Amino acid sequence: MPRRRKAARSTEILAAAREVFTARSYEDASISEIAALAGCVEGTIYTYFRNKRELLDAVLAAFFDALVDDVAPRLDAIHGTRDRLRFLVARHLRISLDDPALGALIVRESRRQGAYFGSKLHELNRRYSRFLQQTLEEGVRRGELRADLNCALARDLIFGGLEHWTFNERGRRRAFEPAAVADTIVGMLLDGWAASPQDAPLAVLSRRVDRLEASLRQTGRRK
Amino acid sequence: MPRRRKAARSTEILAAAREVFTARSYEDASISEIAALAGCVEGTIYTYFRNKRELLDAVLAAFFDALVDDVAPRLDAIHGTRDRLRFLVARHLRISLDDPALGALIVRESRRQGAYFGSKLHELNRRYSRFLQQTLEEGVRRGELRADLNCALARDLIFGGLEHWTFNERGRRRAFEPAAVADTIVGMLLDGWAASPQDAPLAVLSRRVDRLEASLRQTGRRK
DNA sequence: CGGAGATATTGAATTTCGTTCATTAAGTTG
DNA sequence: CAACTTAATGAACGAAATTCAATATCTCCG
Repeated sequence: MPRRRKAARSTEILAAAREVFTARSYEDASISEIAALAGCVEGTIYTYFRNKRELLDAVLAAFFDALVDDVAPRLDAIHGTRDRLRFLVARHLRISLDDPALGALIVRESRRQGAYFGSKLHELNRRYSRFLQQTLEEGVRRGELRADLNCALARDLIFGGLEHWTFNERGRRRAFEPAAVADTIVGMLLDGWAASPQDAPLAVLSRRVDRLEASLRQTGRRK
Repeated sequence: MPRRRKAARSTEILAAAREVFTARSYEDASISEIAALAGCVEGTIYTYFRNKRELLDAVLAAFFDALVDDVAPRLDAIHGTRDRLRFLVARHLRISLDDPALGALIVRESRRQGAYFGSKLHELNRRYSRFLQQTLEEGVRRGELRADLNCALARDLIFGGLEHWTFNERGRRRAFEPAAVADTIVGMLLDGWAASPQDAPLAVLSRRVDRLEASLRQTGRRK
């Protein structure tokens, strides 16, 4: 009943929607609950957002907007491909530490709408992921990364990998240190997983120890 | 009205559900449409599946079941870490070529339910992803992969990366050759993205050429 | 063969929820 | 202080998920 500036009401609805969408799945989140939390009735919401889906998209868009604004200046201040990658990976990981429920929401709902490609959400996502892709391209130009690196593919591997890992980690209910994990991951990606030639003897030895230990355990159990 | 063996009816409903869930989003897929396609009424479906969500889960579970059965014997026949990885990556990529709509459905809906962890779907997913993790662990034991490789992390990076890339590729409406892409990706992961020392001079030179070309383009335009 | 019990199927009723819209109330302007 | 603009309302609508008492069909045993 009280009438405010449109922007204020819109912000309230958005905040309430974020609250409800992070607490429940999209299907279980109801417009009436959002309305109650925002202090208005269902009808009011529809004067600000076309429908439930668009309301969710607005919540996600607000998040990506803020993320882009946060990352841009900090990335500028970092030089060197490895350090930039470390920053971007750590920052991405921090999303799901800062607000786990929101992180989960993004994974669940970000790419669900039929017309994702070309949507506003897609555009925001592109702007964000461009940070990573440009860092990679610059790395190639500077000669720090292999000249034949497919940067778009590399970017997808990183974002997808982080998303998947974070999702599983949430399931395991483990805490982690973004900077440390980022170090590990960037190290893995830049240096590769194959054993380097000089490591081989060490690996072979370690493998022999593994086997000895395993057969010792076997013997112990048998007794 | 006609009464059949329970298993037969269940299969029909499952087939109809798969059809509808791949064609429309979860919200837009209606039980009545599934019932019509399966040749029964809504009520019948509820004697086989507790609710809409469980019906979807059954569709996904059937897919993962078949996938695991398909992969297990073929993987056994391959030896060597690199070749096994190539096979697993190519096979995973083929999912979204064999049936793009089903591939999209899996990405959209696989991990959406609130109680995903511990669910039957989660267990099936684990069984499937174990192929990859065990391949990695064996690679470490054999000394083909770095002894300090975090295999669970590596597994997540691969699956997540593939999912993300496939999703974007679908958006770009491009075709691809699973074996070729798998080669590229496994090469990237095993050998790393950093320029190798002997490549450095080449990369630096190539970078100088890039810049020359860029400034040439600039000059051309100015004229 | 026939009927009793078991079970699959039905479809109408219920409920819940997203969405619409005519109406009301509150600001704004001249 | 009217006339106008626009925010807000809440009852009504429609569509879709889910339930359930009734019905149809099968199976098995006397």
